[in-house]
Amino acid sequence: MALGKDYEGQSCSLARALELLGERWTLLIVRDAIYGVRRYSDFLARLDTPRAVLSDRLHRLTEAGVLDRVRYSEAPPRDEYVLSDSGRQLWPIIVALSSWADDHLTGDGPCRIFHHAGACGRELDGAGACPHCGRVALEEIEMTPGPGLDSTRTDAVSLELRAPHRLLAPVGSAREAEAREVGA
Amino acid sequence: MALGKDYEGQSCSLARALELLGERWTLLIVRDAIYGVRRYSDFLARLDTPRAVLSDRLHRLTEAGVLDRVRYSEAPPRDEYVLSDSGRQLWPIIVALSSWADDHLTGDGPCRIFHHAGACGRELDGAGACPHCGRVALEEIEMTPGPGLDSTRTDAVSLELRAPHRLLAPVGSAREAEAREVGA
DNA sequence: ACCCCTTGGTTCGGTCAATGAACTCGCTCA
DNA sequence: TGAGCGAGTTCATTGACCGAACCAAGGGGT
Repeated sequence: MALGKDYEGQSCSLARALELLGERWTLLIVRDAIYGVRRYSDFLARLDTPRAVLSDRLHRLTEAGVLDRVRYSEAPPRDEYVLSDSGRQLWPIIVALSSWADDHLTGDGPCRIFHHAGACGRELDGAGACPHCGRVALEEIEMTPGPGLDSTRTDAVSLELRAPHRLLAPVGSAREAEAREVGA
Repeated sequence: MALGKDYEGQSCSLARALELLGERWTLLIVRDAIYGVRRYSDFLARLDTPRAVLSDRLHRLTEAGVLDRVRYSEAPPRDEYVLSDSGRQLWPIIVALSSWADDHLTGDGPCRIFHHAGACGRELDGAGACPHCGRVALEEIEMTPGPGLDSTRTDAVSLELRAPHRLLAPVGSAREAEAREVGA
């Protein structure tokens, strides 16, 4: 959308939420952060957003406490953006929106399927909860591609996310860095 | 926001949902529809949206099946927009967003409080469900003003919604029309 | 010492949606 | 005959987004 981004006069919690989350790209950034994307360049590869917009959204989300900016290298100084606790609590909203779209907008079915990993293994419901265990930590959720997922995207991060993957587990350059560290 | 409204290349249910619901004003329109607003002029009174944008959003929501356009007068020809079944299913999402904002963005507390009306009377949880009875029909939900509701808005519809009110029960001109009919 | 690469941005001209004020249309009521 | 209402449409202006180019701090190689 092209928006004057405020909803002045709408004294409503919903309006406050939308002033932050309703901006273009913002919820897709949060979605990717939940999938484990952490770095500017990785977000950039997965979302075709202008650099300036991505930069602005990451800053705004950080300011609002949805993402935490974490230094992962001192020289050169580099930060990554990891999901905070408040950001994790957006998970049910993101799932609910996706599953509403699956139910009510035409498409080829869900793009992603989520299971409670480990012993339970059940598929999660439309609110992102396990029908057997209830609320589940993001780290215990395994994501697999669904029938609606198209494969037009060829960037490394999207390819990586086409394999089964635990939520929040780092992908892209952040994962590579971690792998190097473990290998050393 | 000012958005190019598509998210091309984001083969994701979430992106599909946002192409419709992520446009400026759209979710606030759905919220008001849930509160019982039905007519162009009533939406206009409550949201400070340009008439052209309101018109566009109502049409898009109708096209997507979230609202149904219902003729309430043949001469002059007049329609009102009532929430469809698919629109009702956006209720949990709207509550979840609002309560996330209440928990994580600064504010004066919730603007609206929702109870399961009738015998139960319990306050609804952050997903819009009754902790005792589970899922509740919108008609059985009573909305009362909360501490965070400011009173700057003075249009008739907002004033009406400052009193306890059942969801979906018509407000504004639609309610007046109904009252006249019953009175006749 | 020099050059190039990577990461994470910023700058800038152009476009496209939102804004808000004015206007239209069909109809009713006095 | 004319004022008024509901539900829009039209149109000039503003401002967010777009995308391509540019910048900077630090490697790494030779």
